[in-house]
Amino acid sequence: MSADNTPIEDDLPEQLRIRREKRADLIERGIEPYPVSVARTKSLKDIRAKYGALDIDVATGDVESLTGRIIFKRDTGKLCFATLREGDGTEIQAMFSLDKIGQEQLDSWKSDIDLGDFVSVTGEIISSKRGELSVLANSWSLAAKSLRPLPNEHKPMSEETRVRMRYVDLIVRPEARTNARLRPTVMRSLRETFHNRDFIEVETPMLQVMHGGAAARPFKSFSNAYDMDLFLRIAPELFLKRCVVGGIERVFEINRNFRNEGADSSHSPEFAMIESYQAYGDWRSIAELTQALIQNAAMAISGSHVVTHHDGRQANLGGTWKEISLYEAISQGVGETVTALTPIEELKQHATKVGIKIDPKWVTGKLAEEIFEHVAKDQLIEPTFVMGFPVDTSPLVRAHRELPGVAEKWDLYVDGFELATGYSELIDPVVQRDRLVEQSKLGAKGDLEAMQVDEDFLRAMEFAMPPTGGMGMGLDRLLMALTGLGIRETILFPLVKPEE
RNA sequence: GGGCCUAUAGCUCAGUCGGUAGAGCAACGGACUUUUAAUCCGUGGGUCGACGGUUCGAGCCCGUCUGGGCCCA
Repeated sequence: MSADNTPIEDDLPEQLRIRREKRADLIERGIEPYPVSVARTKSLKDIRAKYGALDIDVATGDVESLTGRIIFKRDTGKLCFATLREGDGTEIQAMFSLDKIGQEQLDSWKSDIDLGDFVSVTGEIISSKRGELSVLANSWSLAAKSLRPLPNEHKPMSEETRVRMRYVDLIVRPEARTNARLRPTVMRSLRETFHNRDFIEVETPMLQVMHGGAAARPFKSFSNAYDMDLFLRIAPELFLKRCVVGGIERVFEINRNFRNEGADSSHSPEFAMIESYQAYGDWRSIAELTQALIQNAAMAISGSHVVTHHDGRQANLGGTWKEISLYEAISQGVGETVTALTPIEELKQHATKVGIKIDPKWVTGKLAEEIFEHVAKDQLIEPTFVMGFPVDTSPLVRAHRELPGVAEKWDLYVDGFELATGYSELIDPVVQRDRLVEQSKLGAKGDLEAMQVDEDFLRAMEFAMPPTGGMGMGLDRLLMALTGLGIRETILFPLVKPEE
């Protein structure tokens, strides 16, 4: 379609207009600025691997066709240099001399080709007099014309530009290229760890008739075909439990959840989550699994259990991680014994004493969790399982086998934030129904995060689910904990508001 | 939700006391057969986020809005 030459708008910024004029001029001269294919015999990586150790000023006699984006261009009189870069950042120098390519091709190289263009260069693989591995062109051709100038390579782009134009960020910033490859490395490691333990990966619905499995506000949508409201899922939990009922005894899913809540440096409206359920396991077996998943992932990206946190601090995630009891930590923090049976009025006094602003909507357990977070934060830097959460904020968790009012639930803290949570799952369908009915009453009273009574889920539970341990972990947060990056760096294309 | 900072050339940023806008890279023209952010000579490029106000005069002061960042809740 590029043969049809549309007029160029005259109100464009100078550099954009000039490049559009170059494109039009190429077409007029019968040169295709976007050819269907160009010569390419090897990747730049192949060339680097094969000839990386050449001495200075060596001619190999080998002719190859190489492609890349022009990232530097140094035009001199009769010998020109350019640096080609391919996707992973590998670079090779290309050289264009008058005696090899002739006056016409040299002039065209200087005037038609810009920084950012893709080209194919065919020539001998040599090392220059300065020792730079190069392709000395016998011929070259344009592979794709860039109509926009690249940003200054030597000044970092502003954070906003990096996020809005990640494609440019990936071209110019090595860390962006590295970061983009961290996530798939971690994903592969997680899947390997699961696979080695005979866990089966499933995909459960993202569009749901009824959302559930977590305390969060959903995104609402509408199906024209079914003429009904649908919700983007907030968690896969209730479907993964249906899998366990059906006999997929070790199951996991790595996929996106959507929560219609605030966005900040550790929350994104859409985020990736790992959930896993293990029949005949419990909160302790699933804690061991979680520790293995994270330690193997650390090994996969940094080759050891030592990782760098957001403030540059190094931390060793190896070994067996610390456990603390939620209520013991609260008791130490407030200087008095607090249990799950401590009356709410007493908790309110403690909360006020330590300086917490109390939300009147908080239930007893929520108040205890708030006090915990307030008094125990500094104990949570090294990986720590916080054991035994209040039962009234854990409607999908079974009661602790000994402690009244406590659920067999832990939260894993790494680098001061909540990274994962794990349960001994509630499997008694009658108790589960009571809990969900209780939740729906909170919902009726205006709690927008309360769960609903999911009759199909309860029917599944009534067919009996074996004793099960389950866990959930935020993938973005895992990457943050393993790399020290902000959430907008771990997500390739985070949501940004439109520019105009 | 509250507070603070911020928006100027393609990119990154200066812009003093309110007096018609500056740099580096990039671009354009020229020189250069071993450059590495090449160098040298020359040139062009701006709705100063938007709207309103104060003023003889606003990039700068005031207000509102929009985008972005940081801190707090």
